[in-house]
Amino acid sequence: MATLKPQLIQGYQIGQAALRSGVSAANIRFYEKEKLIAQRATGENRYRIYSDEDLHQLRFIRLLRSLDMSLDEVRTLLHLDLRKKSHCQTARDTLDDHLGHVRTRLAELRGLEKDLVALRTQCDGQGAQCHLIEALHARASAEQPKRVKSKAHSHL
Amino acid sequence: MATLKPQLIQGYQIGQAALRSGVSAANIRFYEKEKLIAQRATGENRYRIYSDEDLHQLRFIRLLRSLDMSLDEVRTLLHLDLRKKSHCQTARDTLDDHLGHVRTRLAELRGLEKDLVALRTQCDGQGAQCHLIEALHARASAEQPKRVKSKAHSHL
DNA sequence: AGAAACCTTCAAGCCACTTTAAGGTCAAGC
DNA sequence: GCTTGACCTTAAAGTGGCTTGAAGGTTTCT
Repeated sequence: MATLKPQLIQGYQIGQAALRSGVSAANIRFYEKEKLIAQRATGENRYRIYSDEDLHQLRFIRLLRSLDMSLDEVRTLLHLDLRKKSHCQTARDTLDDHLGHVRTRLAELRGLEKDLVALRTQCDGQGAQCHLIEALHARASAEQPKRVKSKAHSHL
Repeated sequence: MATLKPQLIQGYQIGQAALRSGVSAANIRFYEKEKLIAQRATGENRYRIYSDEDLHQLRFIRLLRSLDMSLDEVRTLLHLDLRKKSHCQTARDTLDDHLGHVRTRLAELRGLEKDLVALRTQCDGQGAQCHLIEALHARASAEQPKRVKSKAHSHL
């Protein structure tokens, strides 16, 4: 099973497309619904058929998603024409924006790690003193409200 | 407005509790529904009333959430009794698990940043050559499916 | 003919919330 | 007393990016 046998006629059904692109069948249908790929319900039975170009597009999307871009960012990059200079600018901006998101989140997580490590030292597991829980509660008391209202760090 | 005026009688209504704990009113109701805090609908009108202890608990939850713990992890830590040694063990385990999550995500994001920076150099904005989009497509072609089936990196 | 292995659509579930709609309560001012 | 406005209430739907499930149609093999 899962033998990647090629379709004889003209393309791949959704299962083969899934195997070959690394995007699950359900996810492919989802991308279709979200207009990230064209609608592909064709012919007699209503099975979708995908071409090699379609597979490329799916892999392209998967790559951008693996870079943690949002579907909106992906949509933007999908419709770019390589030849237009303005489009190149768009691509650059999208990438820069995204890099900004990633770096913001990185900074947050580095802060978190530091905090967690500090907390962890309150309790080194050698029996005796474990003031971890007290430490957490003490921190909670010390905390000011600060109203962190809008997080806005997208989806990372 | 937003003057933090103290309640005369015996506690805070949800709006004041929100201001003082840093957890929004809607979020407080949500935590109540999720049983992270006790139900507090009391008396004649159905307004909730919160004590200083309640505020502490809300801040405690907010602290744990700001450390990016899941509500399940929060639930676990909320019900711990400081005096029981086994509970201390639970706290330590929870913290260690969570630190693991954070570090995993950190590693992923560091990889991402590296990739994005590499891509970015394909197009340094000085007119001439911007092969960014081509580079992305080339990468997509090179990518193997790999079936990344279960992500399982929780919510970070 | 029946079973396995595909495919289809539509709906709901996940997480941690936020937002919206529609309405009840309360103190102050006219 | 009546309105205004600032609170509060519940229930439901929306967010993102999927996954999972139900209920059924199609194709292929035996």
